[in-house]
Amino acid sequence: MALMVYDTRSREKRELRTIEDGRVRMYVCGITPYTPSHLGHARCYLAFDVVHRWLEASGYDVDYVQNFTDIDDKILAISDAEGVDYSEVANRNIADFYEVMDAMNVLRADSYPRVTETIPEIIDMVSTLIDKGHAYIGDDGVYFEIDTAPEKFGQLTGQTLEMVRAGAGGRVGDTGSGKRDHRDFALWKLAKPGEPSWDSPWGAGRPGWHIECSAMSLKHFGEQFDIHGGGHDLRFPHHEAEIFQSECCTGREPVVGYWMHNGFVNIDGEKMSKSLDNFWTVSEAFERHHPLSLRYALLSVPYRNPIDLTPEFIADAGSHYGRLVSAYGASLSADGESGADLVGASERFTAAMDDDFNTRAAIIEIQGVVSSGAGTDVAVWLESHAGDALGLLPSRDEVLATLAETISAKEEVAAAVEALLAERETAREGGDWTRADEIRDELTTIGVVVEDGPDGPTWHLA
RNA sequence: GCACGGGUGGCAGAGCAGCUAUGCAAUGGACUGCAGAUCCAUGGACCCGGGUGCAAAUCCCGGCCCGUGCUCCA
Repeated sequence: MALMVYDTRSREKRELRTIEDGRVRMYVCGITPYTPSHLGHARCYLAFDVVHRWLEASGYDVDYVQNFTDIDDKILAISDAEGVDYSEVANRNIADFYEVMDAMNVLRADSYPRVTETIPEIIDMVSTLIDKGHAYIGDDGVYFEIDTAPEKFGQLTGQTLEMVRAGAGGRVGDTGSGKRDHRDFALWKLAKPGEPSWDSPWGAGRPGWHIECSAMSLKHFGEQFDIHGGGHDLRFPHHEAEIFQSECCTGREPVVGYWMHNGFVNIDGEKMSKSLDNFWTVSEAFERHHPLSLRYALLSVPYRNPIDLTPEFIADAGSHYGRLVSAYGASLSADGESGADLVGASERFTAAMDDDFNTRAAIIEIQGVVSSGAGTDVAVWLESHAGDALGLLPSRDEVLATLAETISAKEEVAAAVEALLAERETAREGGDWTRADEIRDELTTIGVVVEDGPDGPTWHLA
């Protein structure tokens, strides 16, 4: 079956056909590093990590580019407040980004270009747009003139020029004093006194928000590429602005084959936001949840749907994750095969992922295999599906090490536990349930779980 | 207000005209002194109101609700 990808522009799932056979050029809008990464970022980059992994599993050579917007108003606001250079703010939040994404098994993209390293290409592109009559120089910067390509408007959101004129009318005054029309957007912003700036033909300044992505994708991929991803909120104006810039600059369309947008994260049914005080950074979330258990939760819903992270939802994902890892551990130490129907599971897993990366359905197949029993075949299956494709497994070495630790921890207390259990068995044989339960409670408090089976009691560490 | 997406059992999520998934949870049973684990089984849904069909969760119309966007938020 073919790999189907939902494209925001055509509003349908379409079979993936790339510009070059066997190769996918994928660009995903990266973060503006003015704060540590939050759960919304995690969801986005996890979603595209799965896209990345599955495309590779499907035999594509993926060229994955993700930018950092390392100069921006909000970064400047923070650097001003702290009295440090903007690059310090950007760098520490980029370091945080790498740290938390690595912990969640997010594979690195092939390239992480920064705005501040792409200035010459941006200036070239703005110059071309001016030369071609699509941009003009205003009092405070260079602007793209929407009216020079009105037919490109609304490709991702269905809005018309008139609608935006009506809707945003009240807010025009706030921004861009040099604009001829409020729908025009900045390509180059002239620096205010004291702001970091780069020289340009139009004066010292810095790039507008949208132009970087057009310049970077052109630089890395050329005039057209296959997949452009980002958060749902970026469709307008950011991604529509990119269509204007790229296509008007090169004259080639469409610049992007498939536009992919991930849904948002809610906390307890409400939008996650700083003002609602339910805002979680990823590293805060790590204090309560294992990074991969969080990954499990965030992949439990298909990427386009909104996801509501209630405590129950996260706890559920946590217990599934625990089961997955112990099933993997048990399978690594198993001697024989489980005899489970792994062929059927593989087929359904592939069908799920081929259907616009439906991780929910794919995870259900994993859960099925997890509960089918341990076996060497299961270990291999889990490694390729839960591990390689979805990134949900810790490394084999890590799992084996944990297993070894557990065994040695068990050995340390084994003698004491066995003695208590023997005493408990005596009590049970004599019908002294009070004493038997007392011993079991004692063991529970020291972290030992006792389970009575048909062949007598077994125990393990909690 | 306008645009786009969505409203399916307790939760997540397929299906997108007939065969009424699936996973977790729940319930019942087996096993247990009890608990747990395990096994077997079961019930339960299609936002509301109209319409078109032999047949609608699925198509059409009208509501309602939720999310996102409408100038720099993934």
